[in-house]
Amino acid sequence: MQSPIRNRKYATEITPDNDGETVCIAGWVHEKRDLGGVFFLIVRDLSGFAQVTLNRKKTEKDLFARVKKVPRESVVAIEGKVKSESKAPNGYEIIPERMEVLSEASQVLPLDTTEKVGAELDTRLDARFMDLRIERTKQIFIIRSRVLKAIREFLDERGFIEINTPKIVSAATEGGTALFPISYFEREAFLNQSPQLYKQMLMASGFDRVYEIAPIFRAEEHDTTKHLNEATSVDIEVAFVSDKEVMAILEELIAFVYAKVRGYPGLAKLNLNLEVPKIPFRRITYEEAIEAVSEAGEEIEWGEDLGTSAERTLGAMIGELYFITDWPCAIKPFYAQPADAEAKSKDRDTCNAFDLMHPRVELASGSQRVHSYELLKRNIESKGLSADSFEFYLDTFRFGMPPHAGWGLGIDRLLMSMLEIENIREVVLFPRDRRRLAP
RNA sequence: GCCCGGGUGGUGUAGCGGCCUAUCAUUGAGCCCUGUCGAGGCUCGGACUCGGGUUCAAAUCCCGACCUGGGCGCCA
Repeated sequence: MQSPIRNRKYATEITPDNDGETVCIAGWVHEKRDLGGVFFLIVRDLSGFAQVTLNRKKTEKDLFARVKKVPRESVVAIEGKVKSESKAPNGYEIIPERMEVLSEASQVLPLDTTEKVGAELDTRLDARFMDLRIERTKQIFIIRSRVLKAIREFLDERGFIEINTPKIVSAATEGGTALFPISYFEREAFLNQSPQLYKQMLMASGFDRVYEIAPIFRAEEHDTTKHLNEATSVDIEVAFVSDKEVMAILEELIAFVYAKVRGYPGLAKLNLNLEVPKIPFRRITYEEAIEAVSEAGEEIEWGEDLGTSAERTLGAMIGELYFITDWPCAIKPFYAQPADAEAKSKDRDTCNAFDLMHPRVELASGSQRVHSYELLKRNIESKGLSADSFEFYLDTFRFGMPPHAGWGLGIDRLLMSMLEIENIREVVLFPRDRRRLAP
């Protein structure tokens, strides 16, 4: 055929009603079943599978021989007649007239795309391009795309402006996590750990509501199923509101995303009963959280951060998405707004910060922000950081900065928790961790 | 970074001092078979991570390196 992919049809676009029509399909050779007199070639494309049937007596000899020997996972284009056939998988089969091998696959394959024999995650990630040909893996990333679309749809409808902030930054860090140094510049430069400072600076622009969906970089030497050195976060920042309003946006967004994913037919491939969480989510204070964990036998002092096992204990007790609020200032960043004197319980220094928790993993954290220049400067210094290196950030607070609040949500974690996937690497195309820089 | 597991054909595994010329499945090559959809049957090919040590004897025990799974810390 002169143009092997002329009028290409997807496998699921063809139905028994097309009986007698000539069609062209293109895709990968998924399986071959040789029964002697009859030969089945299963071609896989984005939509699904099509069965190509050859009869030794009826099919032209050369074509029969070529189809028989095309290696699995080769890319082929096949032109033939649709035949309605109740014995065929989709109710139809294709009687081929021509086959073009567009790319012949080498043998043997690094993975089994028919899923007869499983493969470990590490093996799958080494051959990710082929792993993505497996139905389940493919659906995870289609769902990921839909999640991202849903987030944009939700935020766009609410008047948010999508922004892009720099990923190459100077020394200033929010503290906590370590940064990746970059050697190109003639002074210190790093990959950004989050868009935090930049999205806050934009609050002084009058944009009022901004969001960014972008990579974040953490140079942590952690080695777990829920950490990566490069992750994707959705960050929002909203002017003239407090933590309460952005918490409401967050829970509505989560419910919206779940609802969108729930309606997606490909979800069936993941064998999952996805329920849209009810809003509002439960809210417990930090104080209630440490009390509950302590009662369960794991003593936590006020002011200590919640460790992995504490998170799990809480998750098991609550069993659904929940917020932890009113954190001690000491374990939240300098930009978290301290609670008003009258709102404080027992004279403890708490701030208007919150974490959104899934029973298995922390998903998001946010807060009302400090918008007073003097307080922010004091906070930075009291955390042992240098106000000088934050000048570019602090300056924006001197010329008219509205009160504001925001949060950052880990997309990868949202996806893994929603889809009940154990390892975060499964929901990232090419995950980056301590050991993996390729592919 | 710390603490526990584990590295056996392409893939997933069994074996854990001599019975290993290493099991099984799948894949690959070939043959038989006209309705498969995890097709079936037969034949063949293909592996003990690397280096050192213990022992008459090492896939098997010990040490080191590398890779890897999990837990913790830290974090989103």
